[in-house]
Amino acid sequence: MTGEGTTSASAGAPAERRGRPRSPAVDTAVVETVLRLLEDGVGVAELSMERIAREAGVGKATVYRRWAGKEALMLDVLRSLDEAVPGPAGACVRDDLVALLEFLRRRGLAKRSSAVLRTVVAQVQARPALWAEYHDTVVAARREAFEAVLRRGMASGEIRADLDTELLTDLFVSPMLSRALFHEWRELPEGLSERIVDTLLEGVRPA
Amino acid sequence: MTGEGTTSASAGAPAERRGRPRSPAVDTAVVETVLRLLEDGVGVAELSMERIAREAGVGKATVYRRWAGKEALMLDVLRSLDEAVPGPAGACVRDDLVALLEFLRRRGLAKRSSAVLRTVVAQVQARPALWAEYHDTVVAARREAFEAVLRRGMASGEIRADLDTELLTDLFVSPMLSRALFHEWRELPEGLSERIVDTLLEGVRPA
Amino acid sequence: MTGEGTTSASAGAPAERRGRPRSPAVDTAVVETVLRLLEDGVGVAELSMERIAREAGVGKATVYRRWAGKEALMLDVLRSLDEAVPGPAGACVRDDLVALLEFLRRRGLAKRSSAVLRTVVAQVQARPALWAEYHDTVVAARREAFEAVLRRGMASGEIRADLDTELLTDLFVSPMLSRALFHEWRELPEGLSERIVDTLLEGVRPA
Amino acid sequence: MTGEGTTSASAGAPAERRGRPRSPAVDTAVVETVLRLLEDGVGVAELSMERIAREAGVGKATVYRRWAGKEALMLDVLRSLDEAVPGPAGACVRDDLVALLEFLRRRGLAKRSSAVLRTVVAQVQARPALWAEYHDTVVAARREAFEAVLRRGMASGEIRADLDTELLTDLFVSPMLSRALFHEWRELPEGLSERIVDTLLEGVRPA
DNA sequence: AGGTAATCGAGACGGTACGTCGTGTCTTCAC
DNA sequence: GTGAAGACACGACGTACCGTCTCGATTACCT
Repeated sequence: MTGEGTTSASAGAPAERRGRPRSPAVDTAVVETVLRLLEDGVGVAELSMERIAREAGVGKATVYRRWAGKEALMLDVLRSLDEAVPGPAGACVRDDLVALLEFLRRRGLAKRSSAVLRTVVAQVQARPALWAEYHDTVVAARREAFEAVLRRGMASGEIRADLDTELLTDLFVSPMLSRALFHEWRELPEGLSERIVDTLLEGVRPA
Repeated sequence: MTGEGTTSASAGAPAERRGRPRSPAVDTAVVETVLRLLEDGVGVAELSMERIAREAGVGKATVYRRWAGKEALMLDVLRSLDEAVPGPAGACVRDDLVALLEFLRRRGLAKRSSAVLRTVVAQVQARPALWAEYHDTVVAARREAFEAVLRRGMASGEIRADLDTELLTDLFVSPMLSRALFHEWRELPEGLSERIVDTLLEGVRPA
Repeated sequence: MTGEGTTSASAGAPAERRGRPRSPAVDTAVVETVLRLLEDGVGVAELSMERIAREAGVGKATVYRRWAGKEALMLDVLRSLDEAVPGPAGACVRDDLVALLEFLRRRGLAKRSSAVLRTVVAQVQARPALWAEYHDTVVAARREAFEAVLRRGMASGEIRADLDTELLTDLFVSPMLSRALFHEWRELPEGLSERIVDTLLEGVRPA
Repeated sequence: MTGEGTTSASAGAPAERRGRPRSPAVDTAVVETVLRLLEDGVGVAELSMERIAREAGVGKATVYRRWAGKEALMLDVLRSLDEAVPGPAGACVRDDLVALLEFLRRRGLAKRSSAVLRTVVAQVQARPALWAEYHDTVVAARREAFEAVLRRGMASGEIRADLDTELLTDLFVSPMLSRALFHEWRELPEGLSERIVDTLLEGVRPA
């Protein structure tokens, strides 16, 4: 968990707060409750604000004081699951790419994450700001990690230099992503990362 | 468009119909109304069964007589947008693959389609039967078209024969799919199909 | 049972009927079904036209072809329970009055009858024609029987001649009637008729 | 008017109130709306909870939070029309009885009251608890007033002491009651109270 | 015998209301 | 001012019933 951030601006101004300060326990309790419910197999559709507040033992108004709605809350839940991507530690670019995909498979697209992610996807065109928020804080970092590895590979001659790193990132990431979105109920299999990376590196046309 | 299909079993038995038959005009009116509303920018979230029935000039019970819920209806809407994929017409396998991706870009992932598709994605784990239904009737046909072309390429020596066609299909399709899901608000650019196919064919490693 | 009468005008004109004639079995089946349901303790509120038709094994439209609505049907049900009041058979006017009240207690206000009667009462101001119909065909005959006895008593000197027979009828009948309407769930007790008649005859003021 | 009472237990315990208290304005608004609609000639049958809530500018759930259903609401409406019966003020028992009947004629059975009363009658066997509630809070008080006068008359020798006050009350009240129920559309005529009382006092048999 | 026509059971149809639930706001008291 | 609690107006949910309307099948009269 990395803190809420969405509403509590934590900006430079002291903001002159008065009265009783907000209990950080509430933030924790709410997010944890959502995760627990998801873990228990409660679909995101059955997750009403009403129920979340009730099960968290928290007033509904208190929830709305922190998050603008269910989607904003879900975003913070998703962010609370975020972890720093591993730095480049492999001997070669191929190993770094595999490591990044493995991280995605094991952490970023685990059962809980993709359940929440699906809700966020469903809101893409209805609430663009929401998706932008998620993209800037979570997705961008992961993509940047990919692109850094790819640029390094281009410099070292391990990757063709005439290709767009953005498109390449899509080629590497999206097969795993769409599998997670469309049939996550079965775990992503081991070895998938290696097969994707190697196939992309070698190409599909016979040598 | 292949008709509704969900309820009309199209089985062999004459089914001994009694009472007033269901009006096909209702099926049409409802699906058309949903499409019109989506076209008008009404988000899928604002699409209540109540409103659909009201705007279609149809009783709510009549809608529920045909579809078990909003998701089932959306599925049929999605199916109504389905078109037969183009047969292999290109000179080479590369051209056929590009044609299939182009079809996906222009038809299968147009604004309307991907709006509904996002709803289906959001329901994947909540109602697996729904997704299975959609997969079997729409997705499977498209994937089969891809795999047929790939098998043909393997036979003719244009595609490496040591690869899994299922994984290959994912590699070709998912970059476009995830772009449509995550930022459909900007149209998928021209030339994307060719870039994906060619990059995959050649491989990312320098020759 | 005295026949439906409400809709089948049975007027003088031959009315030139063509096509399949209405099955008298339907009238019977419907009315009997209502009575059976009432007998089974089904409240009049739960008696929907839908359910009546279903349980009678009859099409809904067929029911509506005969009766304009639930109230009209109930009226016919009530009429089917009607019986001819006993003629004056007693030795004196007092005995005739008791006999009439006893008839009312045992027949006219039995459990079934008063259940239906309550429905009709509830419709008094909403559908005055309905009540008028019931009054003219059933109530009037009973009141006339009372008034005839009273007039005979006035002639013979057994009843004060300076009173209005209409008011007198109310005085005799309404105590039993309102008991039946307001707490029919307990049977009207034996001996009630005699107590009412004798108290009214003697008067409440000490002799 | 004695307040709602159905839900407000008025018990001894302070009941530890939490959360926002119920707005008394809602109770008022709803009951007033029902009365207004009845006044406007809207039949009790057309009075749906939906419509009542809509016209009262109140949420449907708010109505159901206070009353279990239409019947319970109607009961409170009926109770809101209740007034304290006049105390014994006449010179003699005969005058007190006339006064009580006059009160019933002018207040208790006015147009509005008997419209609602008919609904209650229709619900008697379906919901006995409802009737019991109404009987205990409204009817009992009125009957008790009658019986008190009658007992006083018995003590003073103005009324025969060998009669059951309960039956006597029925004899006095029910003629007016059943007239109100069966043909309220015409107002109960002036002088009716006196005629009923005097006839009952003198008796029907010639002196 | 064949035609015409109103009937039958069945059930779809557009509506309206039911009673419940969720949304986001508000109002109370306690801290 | 924040906390839990819960009332509030609003609107959607999925079901039931209303009274009307097709369906194919039946059942009489009238050629």
